[in-house]
Amino acid sequence: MAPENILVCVAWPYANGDLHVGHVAGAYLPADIFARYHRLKGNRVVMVSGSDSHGTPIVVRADKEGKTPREVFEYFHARFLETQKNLGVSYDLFTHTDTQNHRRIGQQMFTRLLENEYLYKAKQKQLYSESQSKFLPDRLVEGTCPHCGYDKARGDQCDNCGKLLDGTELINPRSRIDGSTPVVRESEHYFFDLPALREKLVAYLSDKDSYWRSTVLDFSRNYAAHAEPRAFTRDLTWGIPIPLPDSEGKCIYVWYEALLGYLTATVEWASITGQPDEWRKFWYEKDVKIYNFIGKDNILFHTVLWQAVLLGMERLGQPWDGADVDKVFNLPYDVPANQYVNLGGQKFSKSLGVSVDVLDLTAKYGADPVRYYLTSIMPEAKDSEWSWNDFVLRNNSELLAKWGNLVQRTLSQIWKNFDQRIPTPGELSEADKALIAQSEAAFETIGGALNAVHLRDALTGAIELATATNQYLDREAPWKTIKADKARAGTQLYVAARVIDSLSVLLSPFIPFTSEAVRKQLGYKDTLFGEQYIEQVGATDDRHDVLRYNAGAARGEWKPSNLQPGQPLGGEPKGLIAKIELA
RNA sequence: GGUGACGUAGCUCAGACGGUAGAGCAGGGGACUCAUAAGCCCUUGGUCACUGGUUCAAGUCCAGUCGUCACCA
Repeated sequence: MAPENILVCVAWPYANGDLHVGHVAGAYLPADIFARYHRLKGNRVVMVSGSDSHGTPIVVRADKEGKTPREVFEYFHARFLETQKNLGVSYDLFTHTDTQNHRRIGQQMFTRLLENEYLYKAKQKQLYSESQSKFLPDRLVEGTCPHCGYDKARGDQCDNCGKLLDGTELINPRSRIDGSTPVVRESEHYFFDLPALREKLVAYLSDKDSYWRSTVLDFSRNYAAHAEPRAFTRDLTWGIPIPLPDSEGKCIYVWYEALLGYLTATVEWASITGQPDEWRKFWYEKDVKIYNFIGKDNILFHTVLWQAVLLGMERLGQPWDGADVDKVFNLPYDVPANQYVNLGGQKFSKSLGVSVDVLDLTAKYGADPVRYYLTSIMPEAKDSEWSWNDFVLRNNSELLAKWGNLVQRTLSQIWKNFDQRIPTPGELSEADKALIAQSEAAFETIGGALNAVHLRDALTGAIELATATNQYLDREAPWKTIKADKARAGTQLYVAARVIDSLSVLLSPFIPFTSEAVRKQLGYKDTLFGEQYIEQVGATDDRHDVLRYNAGAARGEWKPSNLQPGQPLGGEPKGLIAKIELA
C-alpha cells in the first residue's frame, strides 16, 4: 500500500501559563501517539504546533509583572519546549506565532479574505480608556450588572448571575487596570462574513458521520448552519497588524492567526528542512489527511471557523506563491477533540492552584508512567478525572506488573540459562503458534483503533496481549520445563521473547521510551524512533527556539517481530519501570 | 436563554441495530515461584441520575426533571 500523507495539527498552547496534565491528555499526547503510529506505518507524517504568543491576556500579565509581552511569552515558550521534549511529544516543528514567517502569512490571510470579499468594515461600540489611550477588552472592565445589580460584574460576564454581558451594558463601568472610568467610543473593525460561507461549511460537515465524534459533529453542524458575522480584528498592540494604511492599533483577532499557525508552521517546517515547497503537498494535494488535535473548548474554531478561513482564502496566492493559482486549500479530515481532565472534580485552574505540573511530573517519574496513565484516562467521550492514587496504581499494577515484569521474567531466564542469547526454537506447539498468531493479529486490530483515534481502546488491546503472554508463561512454565527438556524451554522462551518484541512496537506510540529500552535489551542496535531536539532557527532579527524531530536512524516498523535466534541480549535485564511510592 | 455532550460496580471506563448489565484496577480466597512479593486461577460488588411514556421486552427509543461541562447570544 502506498504511504499516506498525514498532517498532524496540534492545538497552540497560549503562552501565559504552564501546561498541565489536562492539556497533555487533551491534545498533545493523543497527537503524538497518533503521529508515532503513522511513522511506524511508514506514512509521511508532519506534526506541527507552537506557542500562541499574542493577545490581551499576555499584555495584561506583562503589565502586571512590569515586563514586556515578549518577555512573558518567551518565558512560557521555553517551558513549553522543555515540557514537551521531556514528555516525548515528537513535533516535526513546534514554533511560535511571533515570527516573520507567521506575520507575513498572517497579513496575507487578511489580504486574501479582503480580496475575496469575505471581510467588511463595520463600527462597533466599545469602552475606551482615556487615561491609557486605548480600548479596553471587556474582561478588563468591571461595573454593576444590569441584570442582577451585582457591583463587581466583569465586562464579559457577571460572576454573580452568570449572564454574559457586553462591556457597554455595565452600569458605572471602571477599568480594572487603574480604576478610571472608561467612555464609550466607536471603533471600526473588519468582520468576517460567515453567512456567505454557510453553504460550503454545511457541505463540508455533511459527510463526516461515519468517523467524527458525536461530541464534535452535531454541535458544529448547528453552528455552521446559523453562523453569523464575527469580528476579525481587534484594538490591540500585541499582535499582527492589519496590512492597510491608517489602521494603527488594529490587529488580527488572535484566534484567527493562531489557527493560521497550522499553515505557517508547515511553511516554516518546509523551509527549515531545506525543501521550501514541501508544505504545498500537505495543503494543496488531495491525497493528504489533516488531523486537528484539540480540547473541547476549541471545537467550533476548528470545525467551522478555520474551515471558513481556508475556504475564504482559497489559497495563498501572492507573487511569491504564483504557482498556486489553480490550487485550493485542503480542509481538516478529522478533528478528534477530547473532553477535559479534571482534578478533584474541579477544572484545572492556575489561579486557584488546582493543577498538576507536567515538568515536575516528568522530572520525578519520567515520561512513560505519565503517558500511560493519561492515555488510560484520556477523555475521548467525556470528562475524566486525574487521581494521584490511580496514577500510582496504574503504574505499579499494570505498566510495571503486567508489562515490565513480563519482559523481566522472560529475559532474565534467557540471560541465565541460554547463554545471554535469544534461544533457537524447535518445532512450535499449537499453543506457541496460537500466541504468535494473536500477536500478529494485534497489529491489525490495534492499528485500526489507532487509525480511528480510539487511543484508549488501542492501549487496552496491547495490555491484553501482555496478559495473554503472562498466561502463556504460567501455563508453559519454562522454569519447570528446563529441568527435563532444555530445548523445549528454549522454544517457550523464544516464543515469549518474540511476542515481547512485537509488544514493544505495539506499545511504542504510547510509551516510546520504555519500548526503546526493551528493544535495546532484546539486543537490537537500532531505534524505533528518531530524536527530538531544541534548536535556534531564523535570521538574526527573527531568532527563535523551536522543538524538532529528526527521524535519523529510526528503524521502527508497525509489523510483527522477526526476532533472530542467537541474537545476544543487550545486557543483563534490569527493571524497566520504577515502582512509584507516594511520599 | 440557545446548541450540544455527559450522568453505568469503591475507582477509571465499555456497552451499533432495544431482549432481563461487562472490562481493568482496588477488595476477598487459592495454587505456584522464572520475575521489581510481580504474574496466574477463582471470587464479592451495580435501584444502569430521577419520573413518566412507547414496547411482549429499555442503560439501550421518546418526553420531562435534576446535576455536570463546553460553546454561542
